[in-house]
Amino acid sequence: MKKKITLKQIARELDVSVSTVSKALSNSKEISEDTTKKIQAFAKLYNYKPNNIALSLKNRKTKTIGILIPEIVHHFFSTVIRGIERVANRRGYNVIVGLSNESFTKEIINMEMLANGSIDGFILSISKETLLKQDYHHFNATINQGMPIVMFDRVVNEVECDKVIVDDFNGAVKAVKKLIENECKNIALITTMDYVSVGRLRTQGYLDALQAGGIEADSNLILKIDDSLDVENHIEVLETEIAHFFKSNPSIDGVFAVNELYAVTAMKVARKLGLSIPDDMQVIGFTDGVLSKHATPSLTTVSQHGQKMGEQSANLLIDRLEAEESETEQYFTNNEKKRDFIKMVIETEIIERESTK
Amino acid sequence: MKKKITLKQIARELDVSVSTVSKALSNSKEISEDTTKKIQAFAKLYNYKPNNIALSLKNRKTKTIGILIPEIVHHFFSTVIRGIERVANRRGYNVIVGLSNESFTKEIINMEMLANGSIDGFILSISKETLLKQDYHHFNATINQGMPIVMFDRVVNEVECDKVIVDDFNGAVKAVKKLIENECKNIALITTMDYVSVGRLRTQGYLDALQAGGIEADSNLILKIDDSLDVENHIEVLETEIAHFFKSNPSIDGVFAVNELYAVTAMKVARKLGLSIPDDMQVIGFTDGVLSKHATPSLTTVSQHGQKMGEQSANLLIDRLEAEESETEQYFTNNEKKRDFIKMVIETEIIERESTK
DNA sequence: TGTCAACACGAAAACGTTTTCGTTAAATAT
DNA sequence: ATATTTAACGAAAACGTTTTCGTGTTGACA
Repeated sequence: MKKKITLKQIARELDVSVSTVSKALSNSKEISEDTTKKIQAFAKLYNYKPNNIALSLKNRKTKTIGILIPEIVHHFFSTVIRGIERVANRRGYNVIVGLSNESFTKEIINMEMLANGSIDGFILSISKETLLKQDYHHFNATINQGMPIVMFDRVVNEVECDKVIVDDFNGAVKAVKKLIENECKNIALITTMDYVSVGRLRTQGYLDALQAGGIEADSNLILKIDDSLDVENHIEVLETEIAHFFKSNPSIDGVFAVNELYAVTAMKVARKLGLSIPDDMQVIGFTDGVLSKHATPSLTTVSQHGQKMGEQSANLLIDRLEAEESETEQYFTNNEKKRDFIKMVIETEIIERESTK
Repeated sequence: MKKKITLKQIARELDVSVSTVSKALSNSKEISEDTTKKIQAFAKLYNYKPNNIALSLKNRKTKTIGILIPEIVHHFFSTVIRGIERVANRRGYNVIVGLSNESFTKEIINMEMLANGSIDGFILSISKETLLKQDYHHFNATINQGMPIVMFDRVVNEVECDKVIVDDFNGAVKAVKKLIENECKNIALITTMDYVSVGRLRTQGYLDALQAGGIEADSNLILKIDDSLDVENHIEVLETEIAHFFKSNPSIDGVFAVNELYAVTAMKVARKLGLSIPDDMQVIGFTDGVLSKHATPSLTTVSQHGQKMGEQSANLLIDRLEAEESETEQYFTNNEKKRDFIKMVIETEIIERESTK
């Protein structure tokens, strides 16, 4: 078992000093051509690679970014990670992920675990419990310690940082408009509780689109699902709620759901009730994931562009990190151009499939 | 902006030495009660937390495990990550993830990037390209450098390390047996190319189960999909292949597919061809993911227990890491009990849903 | 009063780098 | 021949910890 070799060992073997080895490997012209060749050959032979941890300590940066998300078994979030990893990798960074599991406490623990030097900055999406509590002190605390944060999707005004969001409001508007154009007269909304900001925005879009279309909103046509308990394991509850909803409102001929699970479940329930999709009822969901693509009928959705969100987030974060860097270098200049915080909005579009006419 | 405080700063402020601060914070009885109180109070006030990187360098271990998988937007893999993160977190470890994107080169680059001190060990699943090339030198190289690896799902005999796999063979046997019991006479197999070991094992299970059931295997009833190009974006190709397959073999009344996407697509195609599921054709897939659960009709599957695989993998790795640790401590004893490599097999079970009778 | 243990703390090394600042010897300039 | 530059290298500090090994002061004891 050949343990990884260090500068010190190379130095000892070749009977030179550590500094000489280091310089030779970086092709410093302080070192003679002969010794440089010799050292480089030896290093190559033993497959020397500088130790990342030592570099991190010396440079006071880890070239690692921390991702903190509520859940990973989730098409949208994993898509975002893919996007982050893509640009991180391209720009020489690693990613370390923490899962909050929608829990306030786990979110804090994870942040503290990572904020102690392990990473250079965060990309995160807020957990439901945190949104419910409206307690954002941990975010502000880490920002105050000089660690930049980029928030995506579930963001909040109370924290000042770069943000990447999807245009939830307009996405919803587009979806509902489409249903109106397709001559739906009684358009229902299936949404979550209000505290998740994206749900609120999508609801607002629904209402505005109705008004713009000259349709009066009917609160009976809005179904709010309590997703505090994870829905994945309570499909039956979801199904019965929707079934009851449809039965009490037989006039419904169009449904806009704020996520694809609700939409697909709605289709399933509708068909059990003998309704044909899209003939008797048209359905549009938010978030374009696997379910939408492979459901029968396949689901018309508002695309959420998770990967793009991830890429943008990573670019924002790394840009800021590297700006900081050159900023401290030019500390003597009065070049105090702290970049303002950016709120990047990703446009949505409707992907038409079989669940609409 | 309050940057994180260090031992040195505390020492300077309180006019003691760094060593005193360190000892006081770890409640060493070398330090008087008075100064201990004072230092701890100060540390708490400034929210001192030891720097992880410095600790890593000193202890020569990072308390971080590296995950290297082919793809993250994938229900099975993300489930595994969730499992790993769960026990890693519980046992005081972080996880850093790299994606190979099914590419040999990216797999190597990622490994080298992480193997230089960033992590204590790997949990990984081999990329398709690597399996195709059958070039495993990078795995053996990192193992030789003293970095333990745990492989899951896509494993290979050529590398000596701990492994966690699902009982692919028996899973397939169970599925096909079930179809036979349900009186299917012409059972088709939809599988991948042979080089992915799991596909091969599942195929073998299919063949064995047929034989055990007294049914002669018919090579016409086996459809091999070339998944070298990612299927997600070539659904149409997949659909037409399956449609052609079904049309040329109208006798098929049962289908076993080696993943859920193939299974769900098969159902979709069958229905387009006017077949009713499960009456005219029964379908069972491998891997219990979102699609299986939410398809209509919902799909009977062989569960793959991704989360459990992740948990077991993490436990195996951490056990080995901590065994190594105590081993080097007791270096003077002749206690050379290197644990043998373990191959852990997770049992599968059939989850019955609507696609079978 | 002199010896020794206990107490409370500091100095320094170590982890693996990079970089600044010597230092020595040879080469060049005066 | 002397002064000065240059080439080639080493020593040491620094990043933030922990830990081993002093070291000085106090008090007890003979």
